[in-house]
Amino acid sequence: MAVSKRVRITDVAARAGVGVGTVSRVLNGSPQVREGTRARVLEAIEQIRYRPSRLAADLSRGSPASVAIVVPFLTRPSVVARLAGVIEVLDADGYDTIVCNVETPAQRDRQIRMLAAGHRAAGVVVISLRLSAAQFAELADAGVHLVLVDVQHRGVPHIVVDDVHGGMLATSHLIGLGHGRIAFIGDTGDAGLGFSSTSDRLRGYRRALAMAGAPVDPALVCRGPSGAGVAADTALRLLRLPEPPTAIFAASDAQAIEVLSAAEAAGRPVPGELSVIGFDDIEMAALVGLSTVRQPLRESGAHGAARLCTLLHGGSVRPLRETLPLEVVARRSTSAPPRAVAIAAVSGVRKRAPP
Amino acid sequence: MAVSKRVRITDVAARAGVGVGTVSRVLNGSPQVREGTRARVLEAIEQIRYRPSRLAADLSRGSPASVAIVVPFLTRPSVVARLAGVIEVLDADGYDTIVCNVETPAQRDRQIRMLAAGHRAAGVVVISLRLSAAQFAELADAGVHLVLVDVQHRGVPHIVVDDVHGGMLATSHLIGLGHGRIAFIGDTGDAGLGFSSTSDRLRGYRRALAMAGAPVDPALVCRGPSGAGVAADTALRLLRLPEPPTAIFAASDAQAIEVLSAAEAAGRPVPGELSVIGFDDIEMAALVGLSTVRQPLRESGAHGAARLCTLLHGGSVRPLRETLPLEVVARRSTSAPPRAVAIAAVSGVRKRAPP
DNA sequence: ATGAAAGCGCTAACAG
DNA sequence: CTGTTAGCGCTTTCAT
Repeated sequence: MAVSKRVRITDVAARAGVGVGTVSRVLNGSPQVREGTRARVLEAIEQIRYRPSRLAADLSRGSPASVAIVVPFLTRPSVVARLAGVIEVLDADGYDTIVCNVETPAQRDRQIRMLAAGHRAAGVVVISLRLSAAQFAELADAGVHLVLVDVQHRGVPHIVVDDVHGGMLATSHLIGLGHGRIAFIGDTGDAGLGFSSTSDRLRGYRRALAMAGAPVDPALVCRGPSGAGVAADTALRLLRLPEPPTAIFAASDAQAIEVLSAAEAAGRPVPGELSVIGFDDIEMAALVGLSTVRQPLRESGAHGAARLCTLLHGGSVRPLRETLPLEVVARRSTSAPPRAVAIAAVSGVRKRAPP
Repeated sequence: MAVSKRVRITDVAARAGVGVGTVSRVLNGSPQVREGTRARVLEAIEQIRYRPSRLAADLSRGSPASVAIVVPFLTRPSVVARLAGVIEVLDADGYDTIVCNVETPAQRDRQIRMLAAGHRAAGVVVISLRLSAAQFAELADAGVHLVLVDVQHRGVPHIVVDDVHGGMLATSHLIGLGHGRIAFIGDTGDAGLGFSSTSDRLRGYRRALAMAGAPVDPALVCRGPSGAGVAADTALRLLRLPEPPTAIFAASDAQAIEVLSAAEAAGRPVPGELSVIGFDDIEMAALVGLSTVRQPLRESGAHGAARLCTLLHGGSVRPLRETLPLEVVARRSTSAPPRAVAIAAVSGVRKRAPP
């Protein structure tokens, strides 16, 4: 038996003895259909097992009922969390979510170009990716609505957090615990995609230290590539310093967890001898008891999607910028520094390692 | 200035002085177009900035150039890895990927029904989700191609690993290291979605123990709900036993990492006093030095997608089942057991804790 | 090689 | 309230 031909709306109309217009109305829940007629149509639909073609409906309406979401490095926990938030609200609103993964500038450009070509997605939410003015223009005159998450651009709705403030929060938490030698470990910003959160968090770190009247030891500020294992190596190096840090602020939970692992491998109990704080609060952070600066990951995606829906429904969103709150979540990886060191740090003694 | 009206293929035809048919041909790379004509068309396209409508093309062709991928618990690292693999090859082949997240049986059913309704996706890849016979039928006569990843069903192409064998691999690794008291920690299978890998891995654990002539201590086999923190609690409880295990095989890396964390919190050095092995080899495993049974996550998705593409292109895939290889990756979390215990275990001495 | 015309299946404007 | 009709923008025979 061959694949049965697709049942069309005209078939339903015929079966129910009405016009296609009426069928279309009941399909779209129009209130102006007599109850009896509606019932007849519904019955016909049921009988001949009719399933409307999303494709045809979209073309007819002139706009697809799907939105694209462009994300960098899909597998990163923080990115997935945002993605999940986006999908959840879009799905609830009846939109299909097309996900576009991007790992290089070239890929990003290709995706944006395709989306701007039009009639693929009614809107797009871009996560953590910086676009060029040309790309914004391209998207705009292609008529696709846009919302940014974790990046900003004037004139475009965006959801962000204050990374500088977050950096201060993390550092202050450590300072408040009594730490004097606090290191920073972060990546350098990825492959042409120009992420800036690490720099901002570092800025917050410096600012918090400055406000506390503590000097920033350049030797304790480490930024390296974003590959796997580099944060751990950096931590190990730091731990071998003549006067090692008593606490480390890692720019992301992923890196913080590497630090945790490195500390264990080096036999430095956490938080006994070393306190560690991360940033993001990915699921794994709770599982390993990592203290961190929590940012509403899933929510950022959900809010972004919600705003896009508003736009898609013809509404407008103001103000353009929405800033989500940050908070430090103290778990098992941070505590007061070892007593001796704490005193030494406070009294300013032992500027250099003893001979 | 209003949004400029969409440039259609007829506009290009007019501008180039040819028929729409010809334009369509150059658009689709048909060889039967004179070089000169093609150039003229291309130029016209460029000049009036024409962008073909994917929507219209799809409707005309009768099938959407997108495929849906249905995943359970999107945020789980192992799932994302597979997803990334799927997206990568689908994207390379020109398909849009619609991702559908599912966390309850009801959601799963709804998604499948929508996809079967048709004209949304030309094919679907289902990950780790068990479908009913009715659903398979529904999908089949809706004409959507289907490929399964990490689940199987007769008559449908699927990519799997041998979880029982994997369980044996993990357990044997521990046995080979000299461990006698090996515990198993796993979840009970999730909320009606009926995952079975944990049960299979447990079966492998029992089998390996049996083959080694070692008894299975029921007190060391722990299965609980899949919430966060339960694996850690279980590990803590195990560690407090009068005769605690010297090694733990966790059914997944996520749970293994919880165990690692619990061990550290309990002051039991790993692998000094406790060896831990997981399953999956998610990215985080390498970062924390977790020994594990590696399964090709990303590849499973990639292969599944590749097979779907073959199907979509009119090809056929045989055999239906593709089994991916498993291998244990020994890292820092496993080693020989503490000497005393190893001897005690082997000699059968010390059945109970000393008074 | 290329133009003309007939759909793809549905929505929406327009009469009744 | 409901039937009719004209597209939505492209692919694809079928002639030429």
